[in-house]
Amino acid sequence: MTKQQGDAARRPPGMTDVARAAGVSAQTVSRVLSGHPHVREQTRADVMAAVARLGYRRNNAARTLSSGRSRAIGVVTLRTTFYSRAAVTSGIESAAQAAGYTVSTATTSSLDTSAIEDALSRLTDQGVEGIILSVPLIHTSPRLEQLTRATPTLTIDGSRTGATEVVAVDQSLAARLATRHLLDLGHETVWHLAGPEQWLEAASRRDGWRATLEAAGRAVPPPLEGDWSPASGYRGGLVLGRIPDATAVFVASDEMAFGVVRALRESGRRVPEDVSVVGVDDIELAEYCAPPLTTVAQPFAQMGELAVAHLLRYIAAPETVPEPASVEPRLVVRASTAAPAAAVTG
Amino acid sequence: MTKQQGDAARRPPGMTDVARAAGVSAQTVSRVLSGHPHVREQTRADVMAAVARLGYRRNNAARTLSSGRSRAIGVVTLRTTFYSRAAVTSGIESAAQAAGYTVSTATTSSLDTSAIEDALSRLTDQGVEGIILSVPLIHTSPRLEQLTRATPTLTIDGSRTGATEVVAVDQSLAARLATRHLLDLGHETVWHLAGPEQWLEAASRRDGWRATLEAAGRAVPPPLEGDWSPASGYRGGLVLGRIPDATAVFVASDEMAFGVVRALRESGRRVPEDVSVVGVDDIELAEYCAPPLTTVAQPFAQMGELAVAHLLRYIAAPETVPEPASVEPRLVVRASTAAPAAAVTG
DNA sequence: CAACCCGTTGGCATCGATAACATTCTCTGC
DNA sequence: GCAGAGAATGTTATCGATGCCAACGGGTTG
Repeated sequence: MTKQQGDAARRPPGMTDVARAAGVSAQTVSRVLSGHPHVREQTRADVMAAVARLGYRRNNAARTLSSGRSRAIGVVTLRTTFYSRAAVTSGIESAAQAAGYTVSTATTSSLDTSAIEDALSRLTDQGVEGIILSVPLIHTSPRLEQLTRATPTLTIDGSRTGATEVVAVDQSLAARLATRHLLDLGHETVWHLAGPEQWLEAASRRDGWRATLEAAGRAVPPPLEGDWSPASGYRGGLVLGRIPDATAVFVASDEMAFGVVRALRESGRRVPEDVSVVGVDDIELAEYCAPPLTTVAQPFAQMGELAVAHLLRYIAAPETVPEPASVEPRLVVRASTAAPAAAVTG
Repeated sequence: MTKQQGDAARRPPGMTDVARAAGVSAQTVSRVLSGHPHVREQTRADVMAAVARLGYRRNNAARTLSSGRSRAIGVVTLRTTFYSRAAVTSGIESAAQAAGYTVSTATTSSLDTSAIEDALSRLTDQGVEGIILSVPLIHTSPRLEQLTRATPTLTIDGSRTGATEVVAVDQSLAARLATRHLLDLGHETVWHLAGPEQWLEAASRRDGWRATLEAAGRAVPPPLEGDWSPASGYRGGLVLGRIPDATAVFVASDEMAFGVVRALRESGRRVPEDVSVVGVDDIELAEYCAPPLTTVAQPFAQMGELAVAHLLRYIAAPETVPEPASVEPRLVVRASTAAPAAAVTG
């Protein structure tokens, strides 16, 4: 910054300008603006008037520097267009905003630990007060540990990484709900199209599915694996279409389920008459699949809000390790599931 | 900040600490860190070593305050889970990141001018260098004009608001592509399920559709209106299902198109044999609709990148009003469209 | 009547870095 | 061997707001 005094026109007014205009000290202006109690009503009014007249706005950088608080939180996410990401993010944004915090985003396009570390470090360098890691991390690393030590960080649906994992949907329950539903309908067993192994959610769902089958004493078919895309669901569906025994499938995401359904029909198997399909997420389109998709709804927005609430508490008391919280998924039964053709109903 | 000298342990190292450790002045440290040319190789190495040893990170707030540059841009979006929003945002984020900029998000849940103004002002208060307004604004306002005067702002797909609208998909072309495709297949005319009127995109598509029909000398059926949700598409589809003449529909979004398709089928009309349907967006699931949806793809990510490129140029030269750019949509033909049953083909 | 309390307000140092300016050093070329 | 260009580095003022402390004035209290 230069001491450009000649052409003073273009510099936005500072607190001193306001102070001068209101006939008080800069300190008082600061008090008024931060709602400090001990300020005479008249003074406050004068200051506010001056503020309005000059169109003054507090300089955030200066505030942050001086007070040591940035009033900003950061979010690390994967750069995808998944419904879940959008929904969680929107929950985070609305909660943060309501709490007077600003949200900065750092995205990564890969799941590499180093890529995630970079994103994290971009945020800490920016001086955010806390970070929500909304990435399906599995591995931790020294650098990551170090970064999360410096800034309160919590993880949504990743595994414990030293960054305390705090908010998560009980994925195992989600899988259980889906699998049980199919078994209850009378299916002998349930096949599974899982998500990519590196994703903790995918792993939890797979485990929950397997556990449910085992608990019921059913055979556990080998799980197939997709990459969350509808295309991968389609490929999985083509395989399932060749397996006559497969009358029920639990698909790890709605998007893949769309692909599965299409593949099954192209393979000459009707849904739900020949094969029942359950997805996970309850994306808006699930109800408009043909047939409407039975699925397990996840309270994404709520997760985002919960994460922010936890994070703010964590920021306020960094020594307190936040308690993990988990939100419950909910089964939504639609038309893609039914009793198997040959089953004895009731 | 207090002069807490007793327990110096917990304060992160500053530039002075690094300078001392490296045996140079703070200024030199600054030069090294910002890649200034005139620094001896040895000195640079010493500084870097000290930086590494102390685990030093530059304080962003101080940097911003002192240099007057925040290296951050802001994005205003609607708090939705639409695919388009996610896709545009992800384009913005990746481009901004590549350019060394940070992204701050301010979302609004309503289209009120005042809600948008608030979001905008949250960003300017934060000191971002530029703003991308990715909101379907139609009206402008004095406050908005003022805010956009202070910070370089450009609009994606909103209407001109004083904030120069710069990057947009040629929606009218999108509509023309879809409508022409249906006419070319031999349909007598094309019906239209539009988006909400306040959305500029919706209006442009409607206009493009109408213009195409008029240019071809066809009757222009009254347009129906939805709210982008699949549910509203479903409602529109139920109406269309009752109209025997309706053999072709241009739906303003893929999500609504899913609803339309389902409603049509429930009304006993086959797609595409009885009714052809075209959507817009080319969401990932479009290919897995039953039948796969013909649609007009929009280059969302590219829009985001283009917007950032324009914005950065605008920031660099604020007096230059950025030239509007528009990106082209592309027709993707799938199975939801076909020649009308009775039509004489070829 | 002094000691004291409390609501208000101003003075001053400070946060951590950068810009402009000053200074020292190091080579050239004549 | 010395002037002078230009590289390398240090000094100082500032960016805009906040925190701590002191000061002021009127009302209590012992």
